[in-house]
Amino acid sequence: MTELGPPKGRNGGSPLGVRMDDVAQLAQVSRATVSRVLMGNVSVSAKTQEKVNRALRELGYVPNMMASGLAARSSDLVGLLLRDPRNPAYGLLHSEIQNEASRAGLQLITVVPTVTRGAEEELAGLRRLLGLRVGGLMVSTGVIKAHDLEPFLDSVPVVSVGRVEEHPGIYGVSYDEDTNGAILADRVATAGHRSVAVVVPVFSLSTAENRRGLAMAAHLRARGVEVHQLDTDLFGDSVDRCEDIVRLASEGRITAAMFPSDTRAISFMPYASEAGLRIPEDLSITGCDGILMGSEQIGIATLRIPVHEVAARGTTVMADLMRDRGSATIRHERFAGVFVPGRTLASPARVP
Amino acid sequence: MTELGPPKGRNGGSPLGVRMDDVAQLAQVSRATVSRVLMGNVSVSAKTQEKVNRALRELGYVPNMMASGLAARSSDLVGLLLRDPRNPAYGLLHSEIQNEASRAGLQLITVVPTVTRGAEEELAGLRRLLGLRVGGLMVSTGVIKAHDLEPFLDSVPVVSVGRVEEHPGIYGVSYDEDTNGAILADRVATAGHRSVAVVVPVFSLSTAENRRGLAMAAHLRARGVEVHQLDTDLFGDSVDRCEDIVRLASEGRITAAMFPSDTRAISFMPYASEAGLRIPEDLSITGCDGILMGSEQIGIATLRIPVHEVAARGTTVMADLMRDRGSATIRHERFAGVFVPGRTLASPARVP
DNA sequence: CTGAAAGCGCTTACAG
DNA sequence: CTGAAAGCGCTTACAG
Repeated sequence: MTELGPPKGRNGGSPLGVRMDDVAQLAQVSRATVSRVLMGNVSVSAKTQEKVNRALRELGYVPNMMASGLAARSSDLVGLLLRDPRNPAYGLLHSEIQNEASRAGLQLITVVPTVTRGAEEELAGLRRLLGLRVGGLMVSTGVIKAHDLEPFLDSVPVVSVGRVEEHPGIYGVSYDEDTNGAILADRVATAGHRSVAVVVPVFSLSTAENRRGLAMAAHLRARGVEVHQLDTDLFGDSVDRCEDIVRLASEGRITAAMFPSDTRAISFMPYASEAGLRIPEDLSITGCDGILMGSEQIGIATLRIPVHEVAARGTTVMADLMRDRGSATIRHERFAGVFVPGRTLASPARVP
Repeated sequence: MTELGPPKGRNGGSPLGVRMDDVAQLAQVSRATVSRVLMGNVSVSAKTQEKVNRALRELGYVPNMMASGLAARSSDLVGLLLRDPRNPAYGLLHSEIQNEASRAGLQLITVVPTVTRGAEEELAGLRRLLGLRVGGLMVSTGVIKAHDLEPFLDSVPVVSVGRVEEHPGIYGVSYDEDTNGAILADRVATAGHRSVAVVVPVFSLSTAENRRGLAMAAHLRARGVEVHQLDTDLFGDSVDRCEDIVRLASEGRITAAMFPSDTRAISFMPYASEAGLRIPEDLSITGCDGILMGSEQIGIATLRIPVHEVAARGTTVMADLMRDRGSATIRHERFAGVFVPGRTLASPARVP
């Protein structure tokens, strides 16, 4: 007969040292039974459950996921590959995905690719998650390309969230930057502006900002507005082209400037005031994102990207896919944002 | 004799399906040998290594960390418990820790506590990391208290980074908010301000902002400056007390306002301009953080918190602790930031 | 330098 | 409803 009294884990009672066997002994049942009540879904008599739960609590048992994952050959762990935590848009996305995941009963672990090192190094994060044999992969970084994921597509469901996805094997949930740009452009055109500067970062710098900018320019033109497209390829230098805008405005050649991000728009403001340009009397400006803390106080006219919707939808899809791989035909969904009025956009006082 | 030719994993050649045995067969060595070259540190003949590496590459083998972790009873996985990804300071910290970890050869996985749900739920993230049997734990959230970590302290090294730590069993690397506040206060006093408003959020709202604010006020007073301490306990409402500041300034009762964060300072600016207060002519303002994108363009006088230093030091300590548990006596280190001059701070034009 | 074998802590048919 | 036992994919003494 087994000894009574609380059996100690080999680590002298430290919770991480207690194994399922210890729990089983304390509860006087088999290891299999402990496992069953832990799984929660199988039939165990009420009184046995009670015994086991008491033992579980008493010992502070923390299941070893390495062992359970290995034995079960599956896991409810979802890996999130996150692009750049410094970017507020990704920070918010991260937070929202965590909330949704917890609601959906998924265990989220996040990994960030180290971009500062060699090309090989960039994939280390992916391999870490794959090595953990996560049950699902959410990708929100352009650093990992569809090509890198291809070999694993039939072993693990992948949904890319917040980045444009075109691969037929990867479910995509992202922002509709074309519509976003169009929405903003419509507002500016409707306000009566007939000549507008649009800042457009190169594609390689930021896919999202590039698409937004191009969409703004295109829709402005479609409405008969004259567009001064200001391309920029200066990485990390959000104030590139600010002098050009100041000059155009001072010369009365534009009445509005559209920026592909709030950060850029806000960064421009000191330039304007230094040049004596009043906003919006002399120049209207618009941003894009709507997620910066305090941006409402600044009162910038912008568009709020639907981070919550994208996170929620992406996580739901992930949960469905993990439950049943065939449950969803792969689609590429896009969500448009909502215009946020602000003090910085008004009708032009004079015609250029 | 084993069959020659590329053996397929059971998943029909999908990389995640190939096991170490498959690699061993292809390379015509034992599983133990494959494991040895993977570990990298033991003696394997050059030609054997060559064979194994070829097989590894050919099959696209991704080691199963569940299995290796279980067998090795240890792991070079480091778990990071991150407070709030939406907060730029934590986003930057996350990014820096990742960089340092990769440099130190540590595998970082991050978990975010879900704060939106019940108290039990908050600890889910911790249990996830513990369940994974991480080799080390970096904690940068106040949601998890020292008390929650206590039971695990002798099983896994814990360093708390970016949050004040007082527990004698937990290594702490954080910001020296007292000195930060003092540095800013000295600048303001030195500029000649004799009556200053200081916004102080309650402790429960933000430990860091509370300490900064109190330190500012204390050091101002120590220098004989009159302090209007404006307490605030409005969560998430960074503009609380802005009207009070505008009024005090308009009445000529203060010449400067100190905010415990850049976000708060920036949020105040529209209030000032609406009220016709010029900055810094009518009112100087200072923030704190120095990490907001675009804050340099705004030109706010602030203090840059040493995120990189804290991340680097915290990660180094973690690496040392994982290498040898006794290598470091537990300490609580603090790093002060550096003043960042800006357009918003000048000497007062008139004396109140 | 290399291999056979035990064992890590679980889950899950398979019996009963 | 419950237990004995096989097995998940690795690592690591132990021999040689």
